[in-house]
Amino acid sequence: MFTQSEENYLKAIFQLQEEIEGGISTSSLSEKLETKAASVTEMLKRLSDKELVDYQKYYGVQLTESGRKQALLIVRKHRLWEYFLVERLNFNWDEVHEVAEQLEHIKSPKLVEELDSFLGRPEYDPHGDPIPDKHGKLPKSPTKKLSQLKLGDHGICKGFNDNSSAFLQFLDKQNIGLHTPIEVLHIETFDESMTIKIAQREVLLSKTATDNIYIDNIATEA
Amino acid sequence: MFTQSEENYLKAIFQLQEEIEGGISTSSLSEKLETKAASVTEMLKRLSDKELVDYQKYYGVQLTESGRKQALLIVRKHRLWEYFLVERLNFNWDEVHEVAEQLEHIKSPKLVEELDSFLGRPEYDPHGDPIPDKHGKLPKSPTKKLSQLKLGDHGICKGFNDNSSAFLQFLDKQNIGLHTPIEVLHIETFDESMTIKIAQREVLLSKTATDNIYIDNIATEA
DNA sequence: TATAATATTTAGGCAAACCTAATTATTTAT
DNA sequence: ATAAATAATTAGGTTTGCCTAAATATTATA
Ligand SMILES: [Mn+2]
Ligand SMILES: [Mn+2]
Ligand SMILES: [Mn+2]
Ligand SMILES: [Mn+2]
Repeated sequence: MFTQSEENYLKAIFQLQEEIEGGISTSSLSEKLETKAASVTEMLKRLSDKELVDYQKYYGVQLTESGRKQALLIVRKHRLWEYFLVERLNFNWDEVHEVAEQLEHIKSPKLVEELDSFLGRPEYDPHGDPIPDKHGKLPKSPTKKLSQLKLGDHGICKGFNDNSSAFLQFLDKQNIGLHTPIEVLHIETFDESMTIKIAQREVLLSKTATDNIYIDNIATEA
Repeated sequence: MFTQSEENYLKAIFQLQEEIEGGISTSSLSEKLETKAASVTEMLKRLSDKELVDYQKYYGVQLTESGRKQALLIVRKHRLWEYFLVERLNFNWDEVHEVAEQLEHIKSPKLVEELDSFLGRPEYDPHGDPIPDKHGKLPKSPTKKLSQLKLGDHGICKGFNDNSSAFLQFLDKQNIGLHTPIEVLHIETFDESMTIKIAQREVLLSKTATDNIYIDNIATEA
């Protein structure tokens, strides 16, 4: 059994590994977990002793098979609870993260299994992020960003890179949500901002915004 | 905001105060929380500094108004989660305690309110224990023990003093549950054991058992 | 009432998880 | 290649929450 802190580190390492390949630096963990670098170094030594990570001083850290398995379980719990909060308890998608951050540490294999079954074994959380199954297998998720689409392309929003409350509330305001169909109406050349059609309305999005939106079911205009 | 450990102490003091009047002793807390007396003394000093308890060295401890309010919230969360686990997630009543022991520490006022509403604002948990409402008000619960009934009395099981897995499984085996109607068929004079009628079957219960079963809707035979 | 038994507190330690400041290793720039 | 800048680690502290052993207060008993 692991402490909450150990679990938070494992999850953070896992998430950084999804973005960056190679060893994860002390400073990136320090930033993600909002702790000082010295605290990270200390914890990495502990995780290394428990064989959850491969850690080489000065050269970063990577999950072992055992560490990855554990990280996937925490991600699974986090996302199942988020789904529960939104779909059953009337939470908005921008209010679930904090609470799921606590609930993900509840230890009870039966609880995870029964919750999953109660929810109908969902594949994606309220932010479109894939929920690992019992064996740690992740359903596939879209890799194309809105910023990569061409003029006239159609598609459907399937995920977001930034799950901050601020970004999610911005999306709410623009009527952009999971499964929202969109069409690229115009691309500004000098700053790559895009004009998008969403449910009859035209919306202007910055490159920063379009970089954080994942699109699937892409169809190019005939 | 309080630590998990502080919350566990507050709840333990609250529960001992329900049973015993007057100051709660260090040793009774030590036993209930399975920690050493020295650790209890230390924590009582901390809780006293935070004005959650009135503590007088050598003469026990009592909750302040603020401490009682906090304890009631933890009890509320514990019992709501137990209800959720049994009524929605197919847990048996003897498997919920451990998990609720963890879930009761999740901090989110919205979660408590929405969970309560989702569950239909239940008044009693799966063991018949009363669930405090939002304001800390407890619905009334039966005070008569089965051991206090007379020959020929009828009644309905409404709660249990011992929520241990062992006792609950014993009750399952005897087909005794919440809301089960019973009738006193015989009382043995020398050891106060009772023969009870439960759904056509006759069951013999020791004084230890009948002392741990609460009965309501008592009707004396005409 | 003095003494023995019991309960409680104090003293001193330890591990987890954080911190700041100082040191050392690595990387970048001249 | 050396020096400067940056990143990471080590050293030394702190708080929480637990422990054992020793000291002290309370309660029971003779
Ligand atoms: Mn967390
Ligand atoms: Mn999410
Ligand atoms: Mn608890
Ligand atoms: Mn209960």
